[in-house]
Amino acid sequence: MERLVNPYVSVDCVLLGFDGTQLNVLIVRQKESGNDDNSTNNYKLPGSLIYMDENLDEAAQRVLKQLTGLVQIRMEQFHAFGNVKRLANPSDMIWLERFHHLEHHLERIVTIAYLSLLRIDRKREKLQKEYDAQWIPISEIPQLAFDHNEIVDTAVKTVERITSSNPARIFDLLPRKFTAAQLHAVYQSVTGKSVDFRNFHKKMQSMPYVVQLDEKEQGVNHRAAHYFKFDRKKA
Amino acid sequence: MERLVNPYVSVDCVLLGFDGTQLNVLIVRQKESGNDDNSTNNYKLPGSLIYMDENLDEAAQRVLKQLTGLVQIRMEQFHAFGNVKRLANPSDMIWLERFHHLEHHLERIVTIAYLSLLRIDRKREKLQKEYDAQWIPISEIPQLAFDHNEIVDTAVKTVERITSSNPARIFDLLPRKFTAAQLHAVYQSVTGKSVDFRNFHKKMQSMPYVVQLDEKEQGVNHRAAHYFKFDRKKA
DNA sequence: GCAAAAGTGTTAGAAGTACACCCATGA
DNA sequence: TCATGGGTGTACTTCTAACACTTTTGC
Repeated sequence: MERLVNPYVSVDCVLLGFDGTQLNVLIVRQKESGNDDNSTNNYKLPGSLIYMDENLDEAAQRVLKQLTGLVQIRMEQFHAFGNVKRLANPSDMIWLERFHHLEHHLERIVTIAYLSLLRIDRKREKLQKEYDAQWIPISEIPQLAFDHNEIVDTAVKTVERITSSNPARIFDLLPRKFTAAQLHAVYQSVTGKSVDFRNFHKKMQSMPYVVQLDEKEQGVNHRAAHYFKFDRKKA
Repeated sequence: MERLVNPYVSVDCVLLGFDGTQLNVLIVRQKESGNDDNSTNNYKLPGSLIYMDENLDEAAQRVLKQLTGLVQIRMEQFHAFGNVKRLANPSDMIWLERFHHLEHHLERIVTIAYLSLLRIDRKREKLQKEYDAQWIPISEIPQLAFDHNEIVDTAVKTVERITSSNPARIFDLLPRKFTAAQLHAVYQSVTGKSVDFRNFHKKMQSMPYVVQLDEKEQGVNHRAAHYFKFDRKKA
């Protein structure tokens, strides 16, 4: 039995990761359902209309899985976007109606936007090949469909709020093992402030949940950096 | 010409004020449209379905004005509530359909919740008489319609987030002139932490935007407290 | 040996915390 | 004169900020 689509409410997912220099966001191609052509060439956030019998959080997980294959990603709702004009671009409207095989015209959609902080890891090729999805540095984001550029902007501001109220969330953006320089870089990038590295290093060492590993970087043409890990149990 | 109602999206307004001891929330009676009887006796937050041609922020302002007469209240969106079961109570559904003169059945409503911090002032009687609206201490809130108890709980948690990221917002909750003890009380109430009064007083005096007035309390049977005001320009 | 990034310590000032007594007022 | 809440100072600790040189590694 086919599930009924709610034609007034959608979810959109902003996935942010850190590439060593800056925040990146995951975007997908605006493809049409049922065929694989690139009839439209725009990028958008992974998002879609919800089903009538589906909670918002569930919808966000489902949509993310359908459009990127990613599962078990912790996301939290951060803002609703409901401007009447957010569907002003007629080609976005047409795309939506085709994508969802809708017969009647869409009128107005309020979207609930979700945010996740996560590490950019080896799934890159799979995302690219199987889902036409890619990580883009936030400084290089092209024009996106709907009001998705605005949604990304709001998400980036929200990162600062989240990490300042809960500093441990910063480690969501880093690989399992990371160097002091990487943590320093992500910290500065997220807060937008520059911090003296020596003071930062000292503070790091006073944090019981940042533990130094024996392992070091390999094959770098300078002194190898120690790796650290985040011990969530000690946070 | 009548405006078209969007039967899938609503806004709800959580107005929080401080009564000297704790946070209070403004609730209204669940009355039916078109007559003044008290056929239902439940309380709810001021909220309603949005119109098709209306932005979310505008809808929140309109609904608040209609249900409480309050205008020019700064509100900000803080969370969307969209659980499928949030309309599980049949009498809430029936009330909604009657209130909006809807002929078809409502299926599912996502509500965007708005929050305002403001002072509880002299409008009490007007709210009570003309709108059947009243301020209730959050420790004494009765069972509300829909999922409005959950919405209030989330709002109260959001106050801490807002005031910790922008401490000046605390003054929104206080009257124009206030005593050090009042500021101390609201601070403790919002943060949930107790703070030594002497240290608090010292910190207060180091804040350029808290200015002491010549005026003092009158007619109290103890030493009269100074009044202070908040100077937003110096914040 | 040189280029490149890693790693480390001290000091001064600011901010936060703990703590107890006297003051002004009306009844 | 007493009950009630208002108002203040000091010492200690912790955090923050400013600042420059030596170490390791690969080429």
